[in-house]
Amino acid sequence: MENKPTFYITTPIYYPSDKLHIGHTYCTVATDAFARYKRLRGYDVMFLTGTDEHGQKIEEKAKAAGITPKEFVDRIVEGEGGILDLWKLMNISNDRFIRTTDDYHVQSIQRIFKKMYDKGDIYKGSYKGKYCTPCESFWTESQLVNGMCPDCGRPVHDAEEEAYFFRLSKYAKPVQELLETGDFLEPASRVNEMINNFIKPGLEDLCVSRTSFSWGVPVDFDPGHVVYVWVDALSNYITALGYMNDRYDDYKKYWPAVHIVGKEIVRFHSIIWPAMLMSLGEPMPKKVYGHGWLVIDGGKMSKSKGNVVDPYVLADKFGVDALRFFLLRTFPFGSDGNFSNELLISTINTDLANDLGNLVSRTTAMVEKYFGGKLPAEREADALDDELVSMIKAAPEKYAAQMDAFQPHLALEEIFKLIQRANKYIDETAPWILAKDEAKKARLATVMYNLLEALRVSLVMLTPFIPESCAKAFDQIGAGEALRTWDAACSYGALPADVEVHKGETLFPRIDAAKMLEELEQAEKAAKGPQIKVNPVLPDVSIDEFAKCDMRVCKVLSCEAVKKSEKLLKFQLDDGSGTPRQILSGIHKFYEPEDLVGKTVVAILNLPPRKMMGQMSNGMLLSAVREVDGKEELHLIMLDDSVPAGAQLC
RNA sequence: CGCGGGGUAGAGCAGCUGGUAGCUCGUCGGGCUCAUAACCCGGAGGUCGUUGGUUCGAAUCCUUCCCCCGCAACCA
Repeated sequence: MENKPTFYITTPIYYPSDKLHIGHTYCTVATDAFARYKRLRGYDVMFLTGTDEHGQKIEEKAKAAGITPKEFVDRIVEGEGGILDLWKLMNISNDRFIRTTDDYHVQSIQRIFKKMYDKGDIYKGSYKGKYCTPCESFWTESQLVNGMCPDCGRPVHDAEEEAYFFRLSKYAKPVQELLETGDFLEPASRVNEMINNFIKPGLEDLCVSRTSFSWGVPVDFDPGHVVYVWVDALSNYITALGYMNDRYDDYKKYWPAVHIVGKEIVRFHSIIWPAMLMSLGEPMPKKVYGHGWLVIDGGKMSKSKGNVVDPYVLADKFGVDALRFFLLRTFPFGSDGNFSNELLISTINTDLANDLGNLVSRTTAMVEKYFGGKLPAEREADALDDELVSMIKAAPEKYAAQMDAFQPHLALEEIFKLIQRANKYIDETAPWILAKDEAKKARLATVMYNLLEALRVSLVMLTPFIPESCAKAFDQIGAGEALRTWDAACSYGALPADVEVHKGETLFPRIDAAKMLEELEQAEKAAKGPQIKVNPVLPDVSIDEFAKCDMRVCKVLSCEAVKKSEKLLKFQLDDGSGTPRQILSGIHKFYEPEDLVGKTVVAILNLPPRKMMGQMSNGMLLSAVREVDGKEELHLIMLDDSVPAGAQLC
């Protein structure tokens, strides 16, 4: 057995509460390209991805769907059109797939938790938060909606529950040192963000167990507690290698890892995760790379905006390789990129169809036309060849430098400089003229050979990005397996002098942009339809409980937007009492203040007064809310103006 | 003053260890005909968000203000 150097790379483990979108695909495809690149370079690669399947949200979603949490995640992970299917479709070459519900992982987590507890880094304390009794849920201040439970809209109260805490504060210093030294966290701009935002204000100990839900890894020495996300999810990177379990035995071999993560979870990976590893006495990850987001029209892609992009649709319309290529070619890996179908089409047409595909096509066509598909061995060099040949020779090194720096878009740029140079070379050498002169056959063969070599080297470098297409193109230009390796890419002239080519199918057909955009729009409509989310009916309340709510008809005397607030409107209402009542309501997204003056609305009056943005609100306006196509729609309840102010609802 | 990122040709971006602006697409004109109406060459188009400053000289350094985006305990 030869002793290859090892390389361990991971994606985040995704949360299967919904179908994955193009953003998850972006991250996984990028990681896949790095993994394939390292294999090409001769590394023994371990590429891990997986799913983070525990937690309250999944427990609730499963309950709403009337199935067990495990059934719920099984459906999303293993089911048709699920996560495993998506990665198979996208040609993801992961070596392992971890699910946090896997037995061995659960076992490891219990041991890891215990180990940190025994060390004194996990201790029992109490978790303070806002508690919604009907929902049995804790919320943080920032999660509340208008001070109410974000799920049911009812009031919450301060509460405590027993919980275990991890002494994150203890590791603040070494973590800061880790961030500040070397290139542990990239891009470098994220380092300041982490230090200024989180470490400088002081790291608080972290709540690592909960009792308010049960879908998680049980704390085996304290029934009722389940391990909260941090220890459970982050540890996947080592449990998947067999850390503290018997399922695998690769930990020593592969750890530490390079973690590719989205920028929103950089914090967990660059602060919490290193601190946990310090507590466990294990080596730090090699690197955390926080890539940017795919945004749409400059804004975030999210379910609530209803603008998520489905990778299945794109892969179906454009092909897997074209999609993979687009994601990594177009956007600088470290920063956000503006996704659009127009850009996708234009990238495919320009780079893949016009430049690469067409180069393969015209080169193989000429070899077939002028030489019957097989090059003669005679050669005749010319000064015109020098620039192209030296570019072919220099390309692998430049490309490798960019790949090693996790800059796939720049690596691809290097490749396309070479491809464009090769297209230009055809113009300069004008093979169609050489072909007319029998005495110039050797010269013509040299031109063809250089083109084939430019292609071959380019294709080797492209393999991590578009493996299927490269395999087809290699076949067309007559490059066998031995000529597809990294070493072969580094040796110009490796292709046999009398190589035989076979012009094949069009690798990347040009896309009719207008037609395709039309199709995409229709596909999107068909896939979506108007989807109205209907929440399940809440548990029964008694008539007495209901009667406690004092709801009355009010007339809007005045209404204005609250300064500095996106959502809040301030109302002065006539509630029939004679004195105006002030109520704040977060509905500015749906109504302009001037449109509401004089309207007849309904408010609940006996809620405890509450301060919002520094102003008192004495009650709450009632609205009808529903979710359509993932977007919230809100209608203020308005009555016929003949209903008098002060009339009570019962 | 919560933190961070960004504002550069019609669009999307690079340049930002200071020396009168580059790339891709689009557009206009030319060339070629091997090729997927593709390829090659050339032109037009920007007072580099705003104010003041440092400097012989600033898109690049410091300052004022404006606008956009993201984050603020788990949506890549």
